[in-house]
Amino acid sequence: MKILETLTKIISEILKDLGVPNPEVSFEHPGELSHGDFATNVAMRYGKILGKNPREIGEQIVSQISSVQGIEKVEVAGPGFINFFLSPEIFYETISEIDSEYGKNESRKGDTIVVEHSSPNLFKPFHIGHVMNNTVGESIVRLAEYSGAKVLKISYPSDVSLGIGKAVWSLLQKGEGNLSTLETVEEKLNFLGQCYVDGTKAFEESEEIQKEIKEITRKIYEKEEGREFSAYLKGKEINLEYFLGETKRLGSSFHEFIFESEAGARGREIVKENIGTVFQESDGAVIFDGEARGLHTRVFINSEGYPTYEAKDIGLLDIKFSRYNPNTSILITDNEQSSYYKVVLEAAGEIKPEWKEKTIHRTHGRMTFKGKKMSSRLGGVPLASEVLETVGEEVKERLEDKNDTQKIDAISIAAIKFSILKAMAGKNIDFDPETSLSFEGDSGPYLQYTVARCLSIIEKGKGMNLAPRPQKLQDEKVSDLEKYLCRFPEVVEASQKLWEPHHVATYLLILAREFNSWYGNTKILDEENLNVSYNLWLTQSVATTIGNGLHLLGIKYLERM
RNA sequence: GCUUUCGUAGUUCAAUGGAUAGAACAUCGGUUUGCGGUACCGACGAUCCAGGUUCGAUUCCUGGCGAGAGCACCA
Repeated sequence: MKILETLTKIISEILKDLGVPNPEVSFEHPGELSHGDFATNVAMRYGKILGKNPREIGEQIVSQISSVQGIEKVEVAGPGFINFFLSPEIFYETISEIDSEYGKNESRKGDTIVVEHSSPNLFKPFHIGHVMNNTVGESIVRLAEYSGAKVLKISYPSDVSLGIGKAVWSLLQKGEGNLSTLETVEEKLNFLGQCYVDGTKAFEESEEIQKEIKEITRKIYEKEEGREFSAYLKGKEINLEYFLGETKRLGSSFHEFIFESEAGARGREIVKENIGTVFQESDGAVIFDGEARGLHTRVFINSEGYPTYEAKDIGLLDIKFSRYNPNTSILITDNEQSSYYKVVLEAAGEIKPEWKEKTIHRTHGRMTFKGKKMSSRLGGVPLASEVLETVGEEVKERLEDKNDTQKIDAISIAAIKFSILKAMAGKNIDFDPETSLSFEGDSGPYLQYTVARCLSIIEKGKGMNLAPRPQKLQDEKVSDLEKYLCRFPEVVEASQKLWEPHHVATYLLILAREFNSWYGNTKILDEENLNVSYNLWLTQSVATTIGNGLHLLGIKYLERM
């Protein structure tokens, strides 16, 4: 808000006059609205330096500031806080300007931000861990888009590995021709999934097969033409189609894939070029001596000459930076990889400082399930589709129209995504599809419900010939709802700065609660009320704000529930 | 063992170093024949322990205790 700049300037001057050389003035929202709209702690902060009682300093500042335009009241409170109460016009002005763009800013205008997330392991199913990753990643993408930056969405599929060699081996045993007899992507995928399982089993069984699989893996690495490579390509294509389908269902799309095979080749070259400076040889492998730098040592090229994940990540960095020249490159992974990335980024920084400086690594935790046991086709981690199905069953029970699969999906996804995003990223999530924890109270469906309620009221108003208008005709105290409504842009900015979506989630809950509470003791569609049109405007603004906030979380709102 | 993340009501989560630590779920009690009760109002209930820094600590530092994760050719 502009007024804060004015206040900062004035208070800095006053403090300088009092004898503080370089005063830092900051504002915060008091925990309670009754304490004012903003507060500053400078009086307490500089009380000791000046050898004065904080309240005394506060009074001095207050006496010089009470005439500033836009400030209705200033007072010293508690141990020495200076509380500012803004004039109603400031709030009304903000509210009157709320439209579908509300919350967007231009803090990163002109910048390019690359976000890499949802990187799949081809030939392996899309499981709940990918949902976690996708949820956090997509939200960060949207926060970035709200900052005015050019955002490039990248996924980095793992398309070469021993595991894939195993699957291809089994595919060849069964006959790759079988694939074309299957019709849907799902059937094909199930078939490939079975290949993966069988191949893994076979690998354990005989040394002969191990040899064959390693040979196939080598051919895939080297892109050696032949039956193996073309069977692999077929499988890769099906898996990518599957991946795009799963992520689309969750609300994501991508600009480009960067494949691990591509990054691996590039990474190997770069690592080799830097042997002796950044990397060193040890036991036939090429390593980065992390221990010398307080981290841990990792292998970048193994003794067989293949790039490990580490080298591939170096190659990936090179591709990202040379191709897109981003100001910021964000990547999202499981938090198990945080110390791994520290090592990789340390090494990367020694090769090219900007690779480290411009990269931001955000992590997510794991999801565990309470109550209902999640079934899993492959044992272990449940698949995304299985989780959605289980949650969908719960949603169905609460819905009148049990055949609206799109709606069921939207609500299920809202329940899951919100559970992930309301907590700080990096934490493990305990998701419980059975209790109301995921549907009532602090939940995605609660927010969807609130929007639907708002839209329903507006619709009904139309029928009564009442339209939303931003002018308030009758003077009333500025309500808590109105005040919170005005905070959305600053919440978005804080989330963008930290790349932490949960601030948006927390805020939306407060706003929805304020609205529902206001709804509880205000009859909105009351023709007798002079402010009826304004109240409708407020209702519409709440719907818009929550709708935009949900968008930032990658969640769809619904017209009706 | 070393490194790292974390420890807040019975449970799941909040709290740029600030005022009386906020919500939700669960439990208990309510909601004026009113625009969507998946809602609203109320009650009960918490900072792991010990020091330190600070005007002020859930937050920062040190040391314990406890949980998860990572530590050489897997991805």
